[in-house]
Amino acid sequence: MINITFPDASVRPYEKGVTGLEIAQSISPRLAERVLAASVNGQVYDLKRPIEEDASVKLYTWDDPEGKHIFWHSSSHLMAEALESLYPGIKFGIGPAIETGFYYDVDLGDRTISETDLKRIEDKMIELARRKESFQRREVSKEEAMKTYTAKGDQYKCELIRDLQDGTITFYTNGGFTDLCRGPHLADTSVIKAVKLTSIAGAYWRGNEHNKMLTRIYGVTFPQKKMLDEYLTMLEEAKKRDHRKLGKELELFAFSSRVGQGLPLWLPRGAALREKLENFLRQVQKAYGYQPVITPHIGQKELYVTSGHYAKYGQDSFQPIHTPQEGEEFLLKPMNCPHHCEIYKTKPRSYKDLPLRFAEFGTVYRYEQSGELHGLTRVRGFTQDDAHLFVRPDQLKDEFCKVIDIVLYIFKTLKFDNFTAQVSLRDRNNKEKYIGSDENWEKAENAIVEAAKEKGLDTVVEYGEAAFYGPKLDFMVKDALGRKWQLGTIQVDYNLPERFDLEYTGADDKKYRPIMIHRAPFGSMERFVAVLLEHTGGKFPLWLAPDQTVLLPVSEKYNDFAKKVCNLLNNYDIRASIDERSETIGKKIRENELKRIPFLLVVGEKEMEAGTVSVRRQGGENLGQMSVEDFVTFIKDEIKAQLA
RNA sequence: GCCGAUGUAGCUCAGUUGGCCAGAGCAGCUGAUUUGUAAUCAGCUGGUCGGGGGUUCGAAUCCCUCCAUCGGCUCCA
Repeated sequence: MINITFPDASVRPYEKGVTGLEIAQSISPRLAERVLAASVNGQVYDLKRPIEEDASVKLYTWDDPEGKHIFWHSSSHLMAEALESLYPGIKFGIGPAIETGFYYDVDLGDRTISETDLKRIEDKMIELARRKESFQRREVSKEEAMKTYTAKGDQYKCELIRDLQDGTITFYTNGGFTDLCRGPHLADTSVIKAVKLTSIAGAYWRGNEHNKMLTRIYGVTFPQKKMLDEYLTMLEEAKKRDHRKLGKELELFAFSSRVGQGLPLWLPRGAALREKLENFLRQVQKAYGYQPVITPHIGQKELYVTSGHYAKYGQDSFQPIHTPQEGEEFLLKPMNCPHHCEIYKTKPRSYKDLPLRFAEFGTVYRYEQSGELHGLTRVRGFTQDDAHLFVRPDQLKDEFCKVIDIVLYIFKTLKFDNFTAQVSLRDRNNKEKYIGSDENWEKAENAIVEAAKEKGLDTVVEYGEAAFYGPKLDFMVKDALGRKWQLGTIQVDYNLPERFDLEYTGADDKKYRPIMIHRAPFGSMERFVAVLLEHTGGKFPLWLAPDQTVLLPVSEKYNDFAKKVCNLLNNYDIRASIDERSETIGKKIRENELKRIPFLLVVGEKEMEAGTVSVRRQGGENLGQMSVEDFVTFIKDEIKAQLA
């Protein structure tokens, strides 16, 4: 007998070799139907894998992330089985579960597969799932594994096996399909009730662009048909919040192929929104002792050779601009830091001057490969809410913490409560991608980790995500479809001060090197507005809305009264306009609702006589009649509350 | 840049065995209506069917190429 400990700390005895499924059955038949896998001493086990010793056990169902993960991982094997039966001779790369669903990378040889074929594969998957094929685990030797896949002619699996250790290799078989896999898997395929293959894409083998491109098929599966329908509805809803769609509908920004791809045009409403955001940050920065600076959009190539950016990006980026006579070379500014370093150098600095904080809404241009462009989130010309802080070593942590405060304040004000704080460190196996000494990197990385800890931030660490000159603390926020985007970023840099030979004089009259903090709480105005649009669905907070109110005269007879009220509101600094068209009030309401205007003010006979407006909040709530002055107070209070 | 898909009026979309002058709704313009909380009515305007080339008696429709966009990959100072 062995003792099994459950999450509630209760202990029950079972026969040696009992399986997760048997344990579930002993608890309740209903649980046995729902259980997908078991955690045994922290390791996830197949339901039919025997447990040989005392263990603490947790049973996973669809409601656990681990349960979904196994469900989708098994689904990728089911898809592989379907693919192999439909396309004999197909070769397989890897097929993992992802955050939502799974994919499999396959080499179809000379054949191609397109979206019209997906239905056929889905049908095959359902057919195979219904056969209740069990997933059978088998430990194999490295030699046998290699032999199997050499015989099959699958070079991708052979490559994977080469990197594995003998004695740790397992095969899983479902129906006629056997795969090299660590597992774990579902007991059998019958729980997979609904299948949707979502897209086909190319993906380089092992993520390396010099390797062959395989065909990646994405899919998602569910234990109930209803869940798939809900998922598809959710996707439809998310599409409605796509910032590219809303940006067009709300007339915020546009693109023109004549101007060039990835070069956004800000329309009047978008520009108004952006200006509000910029002023908001300017105010915050003023309180934190930042000094605005302005620098040009181009700089001599030498500037970027000094900074190291030219060596890193020069060849694969926009090429230098040449002067016609002298042959001088200038680069479009791809970042503001070198310019700000030169501002630092305009005069000798004392230890008493530090910290210095230079801020600029700096527009930069970067060559992004055409396939990487994406609405406003990935563009070729954009404006960073940039600043560079030049600090003494004893000021570093405190200054870094204050920057975190700014980022958190902004996120809180705009209700971005679902962010991830990511510590982005360098790839320790590829140090040649970065500049500077190990010693400086260590110092910079420690500074970030310590500051994040001091602020009580819940962080995840990612290696290989650092900038080439230093590590970063990045604030990641998801878009409507769950894709992660980096917004705020804070970076500690010991390298540029060295390259630009920045100095200050200490109390002992000796020369010292300042440390630089690069930071951008929004990241870029473009990306921030994009993510804000997707989060709000275009319903911006009152203080940000390009139009805060619109007056809706019941008929043209009241246009003059509306004009008077509108002027009054504008004098109170409230952004108001009038819908003067000869349309029904119903139509005016509908159209201004669609424009996401926070307050609609209906004026007609009653209002004109009483000198009031009838206030309707965006969404339909009727706030009744108010005097114009009362409405002004009301709206100002609401703005104050939003910015508190 | 790579793999796959898409491109018809300002917007959303019809239009394939290749065949009269390419259609609808919304928007816009003109007129009527003077409206009380999510679409008033009528008329009119608007398109080199993404650009270019080819096949054909004939191309929105078939082929080639370029451009842009979408989903991924790679990349992201």
